[in-house]
Amino acid sequence: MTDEHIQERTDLILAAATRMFARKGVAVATMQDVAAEAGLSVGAIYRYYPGKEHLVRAVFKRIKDNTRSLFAKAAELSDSPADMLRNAGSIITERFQQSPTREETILVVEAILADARQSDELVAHERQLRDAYTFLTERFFRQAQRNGALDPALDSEGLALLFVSLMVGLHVMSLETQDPLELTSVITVVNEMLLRFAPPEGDSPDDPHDSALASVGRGG
Amino acid sequence: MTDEHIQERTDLILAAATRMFARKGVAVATMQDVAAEAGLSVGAIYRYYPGKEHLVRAVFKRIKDNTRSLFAKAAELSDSPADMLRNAGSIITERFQQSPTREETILVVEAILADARQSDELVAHERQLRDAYTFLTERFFRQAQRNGALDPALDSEGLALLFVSLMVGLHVMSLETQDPLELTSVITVVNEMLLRFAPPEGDSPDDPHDSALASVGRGG
Amino acid sequence: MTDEHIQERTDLILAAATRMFARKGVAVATMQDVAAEAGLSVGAIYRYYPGKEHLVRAVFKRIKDNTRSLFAKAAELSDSPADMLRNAGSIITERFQQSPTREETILVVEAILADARQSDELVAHERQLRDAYTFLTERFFRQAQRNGALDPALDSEGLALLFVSLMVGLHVMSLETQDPLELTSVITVVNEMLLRFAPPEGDSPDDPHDSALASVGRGG
Amino acid sequence: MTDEHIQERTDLILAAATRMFARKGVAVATMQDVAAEAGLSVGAIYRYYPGKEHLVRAVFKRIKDNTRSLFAKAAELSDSPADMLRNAGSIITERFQQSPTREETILVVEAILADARQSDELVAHERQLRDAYTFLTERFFRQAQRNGALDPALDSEGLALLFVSLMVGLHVMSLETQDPLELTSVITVVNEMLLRFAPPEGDSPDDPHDSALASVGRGG
DNA sequence: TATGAATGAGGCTTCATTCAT
DNA sequence: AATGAATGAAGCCTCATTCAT
Repeated sequence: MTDEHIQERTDLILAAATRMFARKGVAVATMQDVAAEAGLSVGAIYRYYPGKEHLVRAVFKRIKDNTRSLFAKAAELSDSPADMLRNAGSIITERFQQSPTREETILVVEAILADARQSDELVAHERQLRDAYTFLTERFFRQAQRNGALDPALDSEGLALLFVSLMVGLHVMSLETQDPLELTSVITVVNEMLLRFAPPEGDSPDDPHDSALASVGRGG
Repeated sequence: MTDEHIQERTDLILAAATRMFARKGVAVATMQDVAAEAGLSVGAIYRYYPGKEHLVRAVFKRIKDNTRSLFAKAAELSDSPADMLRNAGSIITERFQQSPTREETILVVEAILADARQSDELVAHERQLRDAYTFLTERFFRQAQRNGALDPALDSEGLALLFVSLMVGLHVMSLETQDPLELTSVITVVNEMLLRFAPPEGDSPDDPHDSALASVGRGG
Repeated sequence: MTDEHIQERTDLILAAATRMFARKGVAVATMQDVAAEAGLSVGAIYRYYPGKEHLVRAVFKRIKDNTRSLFAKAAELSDSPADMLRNAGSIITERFQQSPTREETILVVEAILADARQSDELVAHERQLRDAYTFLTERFFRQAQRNGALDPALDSEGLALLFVSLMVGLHVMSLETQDPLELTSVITVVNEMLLRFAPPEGDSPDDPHDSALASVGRGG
Repeated sequence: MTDEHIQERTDLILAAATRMFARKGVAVATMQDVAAEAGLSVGAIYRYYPGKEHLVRAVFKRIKDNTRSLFAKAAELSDSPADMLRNAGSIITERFQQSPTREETILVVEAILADARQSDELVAHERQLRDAYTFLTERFFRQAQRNGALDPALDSEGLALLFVSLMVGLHVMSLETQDPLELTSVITVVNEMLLRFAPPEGDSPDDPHDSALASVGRGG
């Protein structure tokens, strides 16, 4: 009973906390709120988490892990940057439509805010975004360059930043946008843009196009 | 003199509140914090704002107005989408480098969060982002299309969303990135991308480029 | 078997409670503490004691009984006030050296405190000290006077109070003093003092003065 | 206003806290209790003391200082050990009759208890008793030996311990005894005991024994 | 019998707000 | 107009007690 029960309770509480933190904000949501949302008493939560701070950290750790694994899956499934964008896009559009992940999206943005503030806050300061998004994206782009799916002359770091910024922007925008189609259309545009910068398959890259992207990272 | 004094005090308090809200978060920052930051007593603040809620609204209203006027200026100064991007980019890079605007950037994201939450919060729920960014961007793109600076076949709404998403993403990323050069390089890439989709000036559009962008808005 | 088991459990719990109450204080020690110390679960304790209050009363009752019987034994073994002091002294010095009784000493003082407070407290209000110490001491002194071991002119009540005060003081001091020799030396002094006030047994005490007090500090 | 007002509030709160801590015990008395006793709101107390712990320490610091100064005064006023005992005795008898000091007496015993416990407690662990009583007593006895008021052969340390034990015992007993006369009688006995151990002033004390102890119980 | 998870009242502490000076 | 001391509701957390297993 013990181990299984703990897992069960932990999941219940974590899910309730995620909902409440997303709904009201970490600072505003009370332990009472979380308890009520979980259908438990306040005291019960303290059996599993020694304090609000610990609960907050657990919630964000789970979100980071989830986000990371989602992006890892997107990278795995992708053969090319265009693929990657499409997969990441569909992840994002799915994320904000279903309940458990829409809340996570909100909290990802709250984590970014916490990182941006000087003052120590409950929400962990581990450069969550950077950690969860950029790392994987960079790695993927380097792979794509090795695979020949992307022009090796490109600065993978700069391109990754562009990508991540767009992903983050779409994430954030998704908080305001109720219509997933809008996002899909954006993704389509960028997708087509990317196709232009794929190395010409077969013929020589005398095409002037890639020169444009080759300048990525050379700075302003 | 009364009027002048009120303006002076209001500015002082609003600036202090912006700093504290950005530094600690709206929910965590106390009236005591704001008063101390402003060099006033708590009581003094209540002479100008009847409560924390009002102060918060005033802060966010000012941020929205500032953001809106900045983007309006960027649109005014721009002749083409590429120009617009460049101007908007330099605004963003400037924003997070100087003190009064870096705090505003943080609060813009906090406003987005507040919008994303169901629950009524202190921070106003007026679709701030949409209001401040998208509207102007769309208008600008429509103008660009009328001016011939942008292919009229493009879905200005979709392109605006792409733009705004990228802007927001860069904004948010700027909270985590200390190095402005990184952002500049991103902007350069996108800039060059955009150039490809400008209508051929003079010659016939046999160029395959615009076909890509023409598909923008046609959806996935 | 039931009866035997109950006795066994009761002893276990009472001993654990005594340790925890002494270590942390009655108000601060929790039922959880007591249960852990006893190697039982909280629920188990409630099978034998209907609440913390009852447990506290039981602990103090046992302490009073123990203290009373110890002093009774000291009185029984004693032939004279000097003897009585010596016996009581050795009891005290033993008490604070061994574990089960050192804790009792601490709780005797806590019981005195509870008595001294107006407010109703968990700890019983039965003038524990008076009951456990003074009564027996007075009785003993009266016996000593009847036996001719003590000057009948003395006010046995006043002398008993002196004695008990000294005993209590030594008790309390023993809580702060780790060195039992110190207490032994004190007892020696008082012992010699007392000898002076014993009725002259036939012969004259030629020069009793300095020899008595000179032994102070020379140890036992 | 500031300095005077702070002193006034501090005194008010400290007095109320002393009363409540004495009445209910430090652990049981609530900040609400203290506030109500002081005629203030809970929040007001936190303007002067950052937490219960600080308040407790302040209360005990004051008690230690008061106790120390009282005993210092007793030592100053005394010419001989007998004098010292008389003065200390009258201090004790006065202390438990009047309100502000009776509470202090209770808390002195609570401080001793806190010292006796292994676990860290709110009440300071500075060997209060030792610090406040023994030190001064020893010093006084050494002075008395230098002045010729006390036999220099005596171990001042041992005698001081005897004294302090008796003082503490009387203190503690005073918590249970409502009748100050009882204590006075005890003091008289010990006083006469002490006279016997003063260095013979010129002539021999022919039969000092019974006269001394006979006075026991005759009252002060 | 024993366990220990769950409950919830109550304590410490914070902070938005008020108001006498 | 400004101050900042005071208020008290509300949040986090603890722990005596209950009860299903």
